[in-house]
Amino acid sequence: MPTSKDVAALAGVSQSTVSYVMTGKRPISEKTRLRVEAAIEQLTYRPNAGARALASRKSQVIGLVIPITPEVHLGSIMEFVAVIAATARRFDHDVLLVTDQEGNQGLERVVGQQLCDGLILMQVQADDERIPVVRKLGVPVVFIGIPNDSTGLNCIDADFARAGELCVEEMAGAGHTNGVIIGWRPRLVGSRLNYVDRFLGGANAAAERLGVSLEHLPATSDRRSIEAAVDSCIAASQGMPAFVSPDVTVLELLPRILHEKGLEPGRDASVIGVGPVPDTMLALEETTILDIQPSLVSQHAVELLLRLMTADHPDAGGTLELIPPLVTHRHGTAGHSVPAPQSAS
Amino acid sequence: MPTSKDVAALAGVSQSTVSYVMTGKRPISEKTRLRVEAAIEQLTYRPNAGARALASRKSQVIGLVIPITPEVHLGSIMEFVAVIAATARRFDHDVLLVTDQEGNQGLERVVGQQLCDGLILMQVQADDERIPVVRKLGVPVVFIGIPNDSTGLNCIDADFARAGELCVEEMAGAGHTNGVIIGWRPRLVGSRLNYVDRFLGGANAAAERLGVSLEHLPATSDRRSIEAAVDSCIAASQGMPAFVSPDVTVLELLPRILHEKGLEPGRDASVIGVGPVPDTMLALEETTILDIQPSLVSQHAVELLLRLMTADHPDAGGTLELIPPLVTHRHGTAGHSVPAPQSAS
DNA sequence: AGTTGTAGTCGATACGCTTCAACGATACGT
DNA sequence: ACGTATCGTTGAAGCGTATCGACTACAACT
Repeated sequence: MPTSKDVAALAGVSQSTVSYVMTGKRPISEKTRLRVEAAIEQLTYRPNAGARALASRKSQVIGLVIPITPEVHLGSIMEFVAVIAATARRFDHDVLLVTDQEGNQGLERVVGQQLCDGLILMQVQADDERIPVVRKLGVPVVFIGIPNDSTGLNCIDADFARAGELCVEEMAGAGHTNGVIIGWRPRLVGSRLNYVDRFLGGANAAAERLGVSLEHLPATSDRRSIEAAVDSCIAASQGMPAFVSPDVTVLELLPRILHEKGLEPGRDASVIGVGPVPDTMLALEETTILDIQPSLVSQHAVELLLRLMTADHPDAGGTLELIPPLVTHRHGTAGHSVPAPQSAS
Repeated sequence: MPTSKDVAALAGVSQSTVSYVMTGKRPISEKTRLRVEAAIEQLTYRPNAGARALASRKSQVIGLVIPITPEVHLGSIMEFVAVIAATARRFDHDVLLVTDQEGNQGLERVVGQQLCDGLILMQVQADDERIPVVRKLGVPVVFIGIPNDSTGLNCIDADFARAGELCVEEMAGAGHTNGVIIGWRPRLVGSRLNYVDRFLGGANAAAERLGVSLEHLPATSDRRSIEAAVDSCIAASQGMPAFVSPDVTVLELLPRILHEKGLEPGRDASVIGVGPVPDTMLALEETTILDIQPSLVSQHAVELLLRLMTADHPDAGGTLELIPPLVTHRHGTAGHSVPAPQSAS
């Protein structure tokens, strides 16, 4: 492996000049810069990461702490991971994977070893145990998820409250007076992963404000109980029911059930899907979709972290960034027939 | 951050002694070792990764190259990623994420910068473009997947050929003369991701050997075409049809369809599921399952890589390791009624 | 003319660790 | 008693980079 010394020799300059060419921290004449760059090219020189980290006290690596709990859908996590890695690269950083099963020790380890200059924590819980540790970690940390007490922390997440609100506004706008939210996993309701609660909170507030009566049913992939819910909603809504669900299976079933009962989604009934949007969901023609935009959340998380990392001042107050959901009307909501994507403000 | 010099001062020894205590590369007396360990504990000393890498020329990091292509189910990839990260930690290594979209440049970069001492490549294709680059990379590399020409390479994967064979053996053993394989994504058949072909190859060979007539249908989540397939199989098999599928949706549908036609899986018919086994699949009581064991593959990949990394000799011939599928009979196959897990030899 | 400033380069040092050669001390064999 | 291994420890020499201070040359002001 060639070193910067080899490059210097070949270019006929000192080693420090090579360094300044690479970092651009001192002015270098056009002439010598070209000579050095040619030498770098010719030797395919790449700066040794360890040496660079040692001397500069920056590793150019961000640590990504991933959850291992079976609570969460692996595919969704992977979407975050992939986008975070790709975004980090765009800013000349790499990503080190840290699994949750190492717990707080893992955080202290990677920071203590100076393996990375900053951390992104996924799947942050309302009363996350990692928070006290993070507070005195000494490197910038970005949370994906919103804990109860986020003062002084840097948090980012999809705006689930706004999503809930939007769902109800969609309903009300289409003339519904009655809606059913169906399909959040019961385990998650009221759990330490508070995004479901944030969603329900937003939905309930909007329902009260707009005079929509809202019912909430836990998840079930059982067709009969879904049908029962449909029936009761039809009865209560005088034949104009509206449904919201994060569950792909439920979303697939609903239009069929409605058709069988002589109702047509987009005319007499509304079906709204919420969540990360896999391909399967895009196939649901009769469903209005609220995309939670995980990739946008990931991207902003990286950008926020990098901003914190380059800030000389130790971070002041903390940050709270909520990414608004992206609404796509696709025949799903009564009264809307144009399948054009449309961003929520 | 305390350094090893601080530890040495506190323990009253030289800095090199601290190093030898950490690495164990020289004998140290019980007495001073305890003193040093106490000092380490007291200062919560952690060796600086960059300095260590620089001096020892080992980063204790393995690079994991993940595919970004939408071809592959993100959840499956994540399972590999999580297990690889966890296994690496068990052997005191960390994992650096490298996305495929950097291409060959990415491989050369992380190795050139000496960010990692070895690589695991996922999603290896039959004629993978990365192979020529890997051959002269200078660090050990383990492939997950089997390219056409694997000479001199270290490959590991689930034994899909054996899985195909086992499926047909299950059928034949249960007295079926007729089977349908249904549900591989058509895009993947004959594609550069050759595991589907390996599976079909094994299945066809076994079918010929055992006198089973085998049909192959591409994936479809459309209920009608599945029903048609069922009908034709019933007709051809004199009322004893057998089915194999990697698709959860298909596997959920099949028992229902069979029941409607008066056939009971486990008695008159057989349903066999193949693939990585998500929770949803475990709920399929009437299905025999061939688990492809992604986590075992991942684990062995890490162990193989670490073995290669510690071997002083540059790796000789290469390795080809196939992980046999794990068969679980669960009322799925006609003639078997005991739901006991059972390993394939 | 002298002073000040700036662009461009170099030499030397520090970063925190591993590792080698070398040393004293202790045990062993004859 | 002597040489000869072995154990336990040390000091010093790197590993490859970033960065600081210093130096030169030359332009731009007084």
